[in-house]
Amino acid sequence: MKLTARKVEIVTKASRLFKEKGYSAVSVRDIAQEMGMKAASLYNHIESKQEILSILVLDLARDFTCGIASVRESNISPLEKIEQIIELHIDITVNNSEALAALNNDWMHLEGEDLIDFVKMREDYEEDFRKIIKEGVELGQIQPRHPEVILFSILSTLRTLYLWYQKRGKLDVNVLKKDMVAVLLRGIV
Amino acid sequence: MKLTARKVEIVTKASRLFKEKGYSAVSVRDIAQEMGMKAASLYNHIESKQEILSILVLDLARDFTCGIASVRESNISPLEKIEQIIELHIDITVNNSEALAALNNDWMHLEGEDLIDFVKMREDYEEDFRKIIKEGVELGQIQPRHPEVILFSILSTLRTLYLWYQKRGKLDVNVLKKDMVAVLLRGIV
DNA sequence: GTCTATAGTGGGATAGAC
DNA sequence: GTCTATCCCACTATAGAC
Repeated sequence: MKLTARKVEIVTKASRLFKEKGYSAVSVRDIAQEMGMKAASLYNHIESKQEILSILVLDLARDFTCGIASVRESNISPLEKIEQIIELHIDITVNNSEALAALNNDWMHLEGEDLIDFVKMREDYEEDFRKIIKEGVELGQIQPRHPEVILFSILSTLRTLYLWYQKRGKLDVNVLKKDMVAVLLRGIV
Repeated sequence: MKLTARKVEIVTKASRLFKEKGYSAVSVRDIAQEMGMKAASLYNHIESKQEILSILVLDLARDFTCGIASVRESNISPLEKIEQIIELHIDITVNNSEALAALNNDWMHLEGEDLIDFVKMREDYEEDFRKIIKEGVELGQIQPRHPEVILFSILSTLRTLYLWYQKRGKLDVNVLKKDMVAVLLRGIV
């Protein structure tokens, strides 16, 4: 499971291609070309095309899992926890904007244990977030609306951040955090 | 360009498969099997696999284009326009939840004129929305935050609605509209 | 309109020389 | 570690019988 520098480079290059065309439409030959080598040579570094996807998706999923665990266990109010989750997503997006496309759109092409692990991590993540929202509602910090609507309106925005973060001329991360927290928590009116 | 009933059925069945695996990972054989026929027989009804995607994506894109045109030209306040856009997305999502996956994730596999047309429709749509937001800010109806952050936080949520609308046990459409408008406009605090 | 058969292409992956 | 050559398979699409 240890990653050589070369393997990291392959995964990075591949993630850019996956973002553009999706996992299924990218061939091993495409990835090899991006690395400046032939497809056969790639197999000295990786076991299969799927392995690239697994590393990409599961590593990133673990980042989110660790991030929310740290938020969950910290001794702050539900509302502050949600702020930290927003910042967590922004930080991960800024550092992994290519890989997030695969996480969002190509995870279903994982197989076996990897697929099971990923789905479990994603469900656990949503469940942690859901609990924080419900706690906030009970404490009167959050409006008593359908928790599922709150959960997914925030999460949808955070999960697709990668799509426009690059495009829109390098917003300063701290400005972005401030505005996102404001819009997502206090609305626009 | 006229659609036979059979062609509509093919597009509908295909969109369910595209939602599950993505356009590239769905074969013409898969679509044929779903129709209860062999792949070769499909070609009596369609010109190519791409044609299915084009019909799917462009028809739906036109629905959004028509919808926002009607909102744009109606004689109501910017805030009311945004409410109507939210309702437009919910209505389209409820009636086309399968096809929306292809619209969001597979449009890049369009080619030629179809790709150009789609990208233009999407940009025009965003520009219409952006103008409404800016107008709202100028009139003091909307908080003076980065319009791009507002645009994409709302649009991200609306565009990925299809992912969880089905899953979450058939929320009543009117309740959904009410809660979505509340959360997206007035936040959760 | 549906089928079988098949053309033609490109996919993932391996063998073995260098 | 990289290459050429190749295997085998799945893909889109077509031809032609029924």
